[in-house]
Amino acid sequence: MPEILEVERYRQLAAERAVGRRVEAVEAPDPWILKGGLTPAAAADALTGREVLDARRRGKLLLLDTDGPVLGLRFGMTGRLHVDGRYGVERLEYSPVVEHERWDRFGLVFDDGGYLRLQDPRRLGGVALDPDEARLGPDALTVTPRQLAAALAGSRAPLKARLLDQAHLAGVGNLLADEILWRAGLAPNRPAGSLDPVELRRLHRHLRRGLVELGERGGSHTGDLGPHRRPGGRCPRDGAELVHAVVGGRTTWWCPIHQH
DNA sequence: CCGGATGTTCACCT
DNA sequence: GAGGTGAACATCCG
Repeated sequence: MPEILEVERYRQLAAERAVGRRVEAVEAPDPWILKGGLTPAAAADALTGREVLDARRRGKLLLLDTDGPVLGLRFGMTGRLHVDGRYGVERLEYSPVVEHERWDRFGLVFDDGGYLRLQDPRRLGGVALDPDEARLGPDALTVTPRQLAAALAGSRAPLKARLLDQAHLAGVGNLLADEILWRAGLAPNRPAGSLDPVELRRLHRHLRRGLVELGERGGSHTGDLGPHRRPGGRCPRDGAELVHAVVGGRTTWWCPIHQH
């Protein structure tokens, strides 16, 4: 599933191959994927003839700047970006391996004959024009200690729920949240606002380091905890049997010994 | 064959 | 307003 690390790979692909190219046509065979009242005709009107100027990202939202509107792409659980047959991520967890054209939900055709497409089997992704970027919190890859402290301050929600709340911190998904909390030795059901300065600092360090490390390994599914998130799984650090519960609406696994 | 899992967003409820 | 719950999506797995 695309979390922040996968979307960053998509951004890099778009920056390398889409920026500088001009849109000749818009493919929108699936109106469901268009959000914010956007229609296939309106999308075509707004984007045809436009040049892609930059590829940005905030959390899991990919933003393509043009000399017209900003094109916002969300990938849900199973969305992938492909440009001229190249994929930002080759293999996606929980997504079918076999590819079908019918999963191409949206695309830009460039005037040189190439294309950029959003492929999304489960249709959990979305396409919008000029998405409201201000609704997202600071990006998890670049968040400062001060920003992280502000994101958690005063909240009585479970720590993990707050980390997953894109309005307060943009980019962390379920698997990354479990991995980071495991690394930081913090229990997912701690009230978010209850962390002391030492714990906040530790969480920030593991968030930043963990994202970089998993990015280098290849993505969100390469965490150390991942293989043990199953019944009977044991903590790879101290061997204790992991416990699980629904926290923040998501299946959550953690170590009862070293996460407090 | 069917229920549950899978991640995210959004509408709705307390 | 904050936080929790369930629906929606399509596919896979046990």
